[in-house]
This record gives sequence, C-alpha cells and structure tokens, in this order.
Amino acid sequence: MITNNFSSYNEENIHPGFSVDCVIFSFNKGKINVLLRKFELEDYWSLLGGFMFNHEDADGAAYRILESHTGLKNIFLKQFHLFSDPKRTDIEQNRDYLNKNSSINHDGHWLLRRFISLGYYALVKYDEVQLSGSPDETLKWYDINKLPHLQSDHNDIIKTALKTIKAMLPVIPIGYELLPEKFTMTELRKIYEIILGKTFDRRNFQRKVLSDGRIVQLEETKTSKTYNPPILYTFKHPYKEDII
Amino acid sequence: MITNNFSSYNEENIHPGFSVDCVIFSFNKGKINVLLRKFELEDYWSLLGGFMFNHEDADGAAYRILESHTGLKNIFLKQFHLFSDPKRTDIEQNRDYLNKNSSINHDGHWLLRRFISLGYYALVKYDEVQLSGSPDETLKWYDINKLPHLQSDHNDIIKTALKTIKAMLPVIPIGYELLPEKFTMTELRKIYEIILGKTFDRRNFQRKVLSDGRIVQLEETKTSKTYNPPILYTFKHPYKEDII
DNA sequence: GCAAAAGTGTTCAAAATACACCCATGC
DNA sequence: GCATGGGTGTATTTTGAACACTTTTGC
Repeated sequence: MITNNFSSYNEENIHPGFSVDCVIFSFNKGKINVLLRKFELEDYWSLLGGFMFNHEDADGAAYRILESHTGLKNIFLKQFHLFSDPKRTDIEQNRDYLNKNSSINHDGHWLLRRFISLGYYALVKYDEVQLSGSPDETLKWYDINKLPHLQSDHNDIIKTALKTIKAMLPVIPIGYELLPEKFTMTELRKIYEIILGKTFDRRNFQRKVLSDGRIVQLEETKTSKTYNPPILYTFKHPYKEDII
Repeated sequence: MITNNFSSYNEENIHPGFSVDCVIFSFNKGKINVLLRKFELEDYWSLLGGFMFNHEDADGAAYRILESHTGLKNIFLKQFHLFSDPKRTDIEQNRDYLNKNSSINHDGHWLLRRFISLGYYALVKYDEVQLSGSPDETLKWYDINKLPHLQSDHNDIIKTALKTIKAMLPVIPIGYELLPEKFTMTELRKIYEIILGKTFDRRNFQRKVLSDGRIVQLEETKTSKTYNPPILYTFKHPYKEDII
C-alpha cells in the first residue's frame, strides 16, 4: 500500500508495518461503485490507503485519508478485517514504484518490509463527493462488477468488504448512507438487490421498508424523466445507531 | 500486552508494534467464563496474548497462543476488532514489569513503545481444556460478570468481544463450540440467555432450536442429579460454515 | 399500439409468541 | 406437602411470500 502525500509519511512518524485501506462505496445510476486510484507511474489500481501517524488511531487515519480525497467529513466508516498474510505485501511492486521515483538503491527502505493492513469500508453519497487527488494520481469510480487490475490483495479486500456489508445489511442504514436526501423506491431496492445478489418483489420490498416508519413518502415526484414519474422518499431522521 | 514464553519473542522476530489478544470463552455450571492470566510479578490479570512472528499471520499467532495454554487444536477463533488507541499501551505498566525482571535500564526497549492489538474471541469446551502456563503465570477462568482488575484496555476488549458475539449469535454455532458432546436444553438456553441478557420461554426456545434439525434428542438422561433427570441432546454434525 | 416504468391489495403460509398443567424427586 | 426442575401442546399474532392488473408516456 503506497500512498499519495508520500512526502508526509516517513519511518519516524508512522506506526511501523501497518497500513489502512479503505473500500469506499457509492451508488449512482443503478450501480454500486468503489473508489480507486492509480498513480502515474504504476500500471495497476489500488484502494485509497495510507499509514497511521503516531498520534492518531486507525479510525483517525482512515477518516483523514477519506476526507483528503473526497472532501467529506462525518463519513460512515467501519473497520472490518485485518489483512495479515505474510506474503500480502508485494515487495517488488513497491520497489518498482520507488525505483520509478528515483534511481537510488532502496534496499532496507521502510516500504520494502512486510505490512499488515486494516480494511475499512465506507458508504458515501455519490453526489456529495468532490474527488481531489494529488497531481500524480488519478481517482475513479468503478462499478464493483467491472474492477480493473488491482494491486496485491486489494481484490480480496474488496470482496471481503462486500461480504461484510452483505452480512451487516439488516443492521446498517445502508440506504441512508448511500442515497441522496430524496430517492425513489427503485433506487433503494437496487442497492439491496446488488449487494444480496437477488431480486425482490417490488410491492413486498416497499411495504417492508415503509413498515418500520424510518422512510417517509414525499409529495414530490422525480422530474427528470417526464413519463409516469416515480414518487420520492426520504429518511425521517438521521440514524445514530451504534453498529458493530 | 506482555506474554509468557517471553524469551521466544524479540525485536527481530516479531512484527513491530503489533500484538494479539484472545478472549477465550467457556461455559460451566451455568456461567460463561473467560480465561485470564496473571504473572507472578504483576498485580493485574490479562487476556492471553502475544506477538506475531515474521513468518506467521495473525490467525496463526492466535492459534499458537491458544494451543500452548489450553492444549486444544482446531479452536473456534475469530478476529473481531483492532484496538489502536495511541494511549492504549500502558508503557509504565510494561516498564514496571521489565524492571521487576531485571534492574537494568530499559529505555528504548521494544516493549516500551506503542502497540496496536488485534482482538480475537474463541469458544472452547470447558471440559476439554488442559490449562498449562509457564511457571511464573497463573491461569484462571473468571465468570464474565465477576472480572478482576485487568491490564490496560482488556476490559474494553472483553466487552467488545461480547458485543460481537451477541451480534453474531444467529450465525455462530455457539452451542456446538461451548458445550460438551451431550448437553441439556437448559444448558443451551442459559448460554443464549447470558449473552443476550434476557430470558426465553423454555418451550418456544426448545421448539426453535430443534426445528432446524441440527440438534437431536438422545435416549439418555443426565444421571448426576437423580431426580427427574433432564434429557440429553447432541449436535448432529460438526458445523463447517464460513462465518465472517 | 406497444414497450417500459411505476402505482396499488389480497391471500396464504410460515414463524414467533404467549400461555398452563402434570410429573418426579429432595427436603 | 411443597418447592424445584423438567416434561409437553395449542391458539393467536405477526411476518414473509406469492401474485396481476392499471396508468403514463416515449417511440
């Protein structure tokens, strides 16, 4: 896991052998996306990640990394798994990156050692994100079903994140985190269908989500499509549940 | 987190700034217990923990630590949270321990730095455990509702483990892991009642757990108490589910 | 006029809950 | 004889699943 703002990390100010990787999900046009980045000199994409400074905890590091790339504060963010396979760090990939930046000998560099990485998943609203990377990195949303070639075990990290979200679905206010303030029933249903990998009966789904009273129907309809416009819904109150 | 087999760990062979702590649960006489240890020279109890060797992953470290103290292989063991508060490592507690072992100056010792710790929970069968510690440590089962004074954030780790198990209860074959081969309905029910902190209707509970067919009634009854002996039950097959 | 998206209710089956009485034994 | 632990069945409520037809508009 190599990061931008590379210059701000060094062997002295970060916790050794430890990184944080964030699987950032959003929903747009019926697809669930994950945010990836590619550095100019690299030929693979990676999750947004970074290191933990000596003065912060892992959550703090994850929030900092997310905020610096999406402009968002108060992100829904949870750690889900520590990846600790001794072979997960692709030392040669990292050496390659260092060599492309400067041609000196990097033997013994702190990036050329084993790293364990704590995976986080984040749920963000697509419309609110302002992507901002450093000049040498490209940020891009990828449909979770059409991922590009990824760095080391990042494919596995994304897969595990999805598995976790799937298991947590009954308890995570996922629609609230992923959707804009006003949304249609079909949009909400699509999220559940994609994550659970199955379809739901429109009527039963609607009845169920409305039954607990957290979602209310608005007077408005969506205007973009002029024919038979769908009714808009909104979440009654922000959730403040304590979710594991 | 300081461990026994102290001598086998050193700055060179372990992953830096990282430890593993295991919350080991068992069930006995209607109580849920957690396994704790106390070193001779210390005046607090701690979870069983240790460090991760360079050649192993975190699961490997946790299994090794558990096996060496309980004699059990194939333990039900899951990581549940990384504890990374910068202030969680009680440096002075560790320095104190080092000083009690030898009076040299330990400034700069690798144990006197910040550690992050990956929490594991384990479910074991009380009767199968053979407690075995090193000569300078005492191992003891404590009722989870009567815990002694604990090292640094170990209280928090246990609390979080319980919260996780509570949330995972529908998906963990908890009875299978905690109970001996033959058990009574009341024993099984007690486990759920303690963890969820509420009581269940005996008849409904029984109907529900029997309905999925994983638990079968035996011909035998419990003989220890001679009056109106309860029927014994057993699990049909070992579980091999993939649990997050 | 027909394809596409969205609105709307009823029926049936399954699951969860609530609840009470009898039996055997120790004391 | 009474307190304790344990055995057993039924009725009700709640929840989940299945299912079809009508409306609007673009093309």
